[in-house]
Amino acid sequence: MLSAVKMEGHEHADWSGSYYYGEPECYSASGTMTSGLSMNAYMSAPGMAGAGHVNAHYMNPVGVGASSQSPGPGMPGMPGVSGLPPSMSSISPPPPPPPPYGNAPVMSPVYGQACAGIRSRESKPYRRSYTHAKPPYSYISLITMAIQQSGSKMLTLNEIYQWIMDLFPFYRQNQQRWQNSIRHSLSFNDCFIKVPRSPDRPGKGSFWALHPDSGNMFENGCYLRRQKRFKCAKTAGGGDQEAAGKPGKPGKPGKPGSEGGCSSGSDSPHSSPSSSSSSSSSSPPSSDLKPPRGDLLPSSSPARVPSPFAHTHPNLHLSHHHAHPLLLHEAAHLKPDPHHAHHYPHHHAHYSFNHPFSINNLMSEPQHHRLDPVAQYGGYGCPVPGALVAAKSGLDAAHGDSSNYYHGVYGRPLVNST
DNA sequence: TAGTGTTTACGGCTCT
DNA sequence: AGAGCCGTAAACACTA
Repeated sequence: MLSAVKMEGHEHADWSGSYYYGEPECYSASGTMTSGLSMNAYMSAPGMAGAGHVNAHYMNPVGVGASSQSPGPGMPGMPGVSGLPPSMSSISPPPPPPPPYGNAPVMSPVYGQACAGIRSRESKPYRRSYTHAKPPYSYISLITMAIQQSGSKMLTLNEIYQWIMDLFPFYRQNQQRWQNSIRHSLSFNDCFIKVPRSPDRPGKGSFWALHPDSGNMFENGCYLRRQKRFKCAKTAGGGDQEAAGKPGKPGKPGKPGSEGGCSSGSDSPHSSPSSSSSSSSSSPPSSDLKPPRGDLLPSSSPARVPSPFAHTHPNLHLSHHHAHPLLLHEAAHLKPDPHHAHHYPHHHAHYSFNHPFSINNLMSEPQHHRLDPVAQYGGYGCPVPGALVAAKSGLDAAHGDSSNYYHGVYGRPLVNST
């Protein structure tokens, strides 16, 4: 995962590395400027400062901020990138068209320019935008978040791409590169299951959902790195099916592993041993409509944020037409962390933890927040003094070694209120 | 043809 | 040191 951060350097070839490379990215997980105390508190909590995680300052509501300091369109090295997707721009009054995915993110973690102050330690006169710095989330995390926040709890590949790009300007660059990685992640990781399209919704590609048993991947709600790689528990042969593959997943013919090991393999239609593409033709139940995802989501949704598009978003239809059987069991299969579930009974079992890098912080911000100028602007720079302080110290420690960035976050499990 | 999906391979990094 | 996770590249197959 570290790579998530370190890899940034790879982008050099494509765009001026001066933008972020070698510089501490400034992300703030604080999704809440107004109420997002969770983050603020977190950031200022003892132990946080030294943690170094701070590199991560996901600043807030994005949508909002971009306007104040955002380089705006034409950002050097970011041709064509306005910094914020229309849907994320709080400034634009008219309700943006609903994104392709389910619930539109109410807020974006896009680290707006924030943290300019942090750089002060280097006495750099200019203000650099971190808007396009690479998010600290792994692709698996991003995919998980995207799927989780969708109303139907399943998205097509393209919708996942869009979600990521909408939230993270960084990913508007070198799309071929990261999208390949996304596809790889989807195929390679057992935690993602492919749900064939139903005949009534023809299109390219299948839907991707989270394996019902993958709930523990990101314990504590920290999306930086999985605590443990999810593997299909049930293996035909029993045993742990090594992380090496996706036994349970429909793979290429002849591919070992299609022995149907994972639970999803046996009880899920989409896991039929058909090739990825052929699966569409054999998708049995996908056509069977399952109860609206709402049945499970509301209570299980990490963000549980009423989506402004809830009534109109096209994807919502999917919830009626594509809910995968597996998903129907999701609630039952959730593996809530006993501790967290206990402390956060109101949150989704999977992501109950209000970790700074939790999807909760990214997606649960009430929409009004991003519309609130005060909140918006407050979030731009280094909104939270405490956070900044923590960030600074963290940066100092981490500077030169982005790996430190993660330490406090996942390397050393934050014990946060648990 | 472009998009999607699967695999394999490799290297970097962290943790044990 | 080894295991495991992750990111990236690339080849290949299939489908809309």
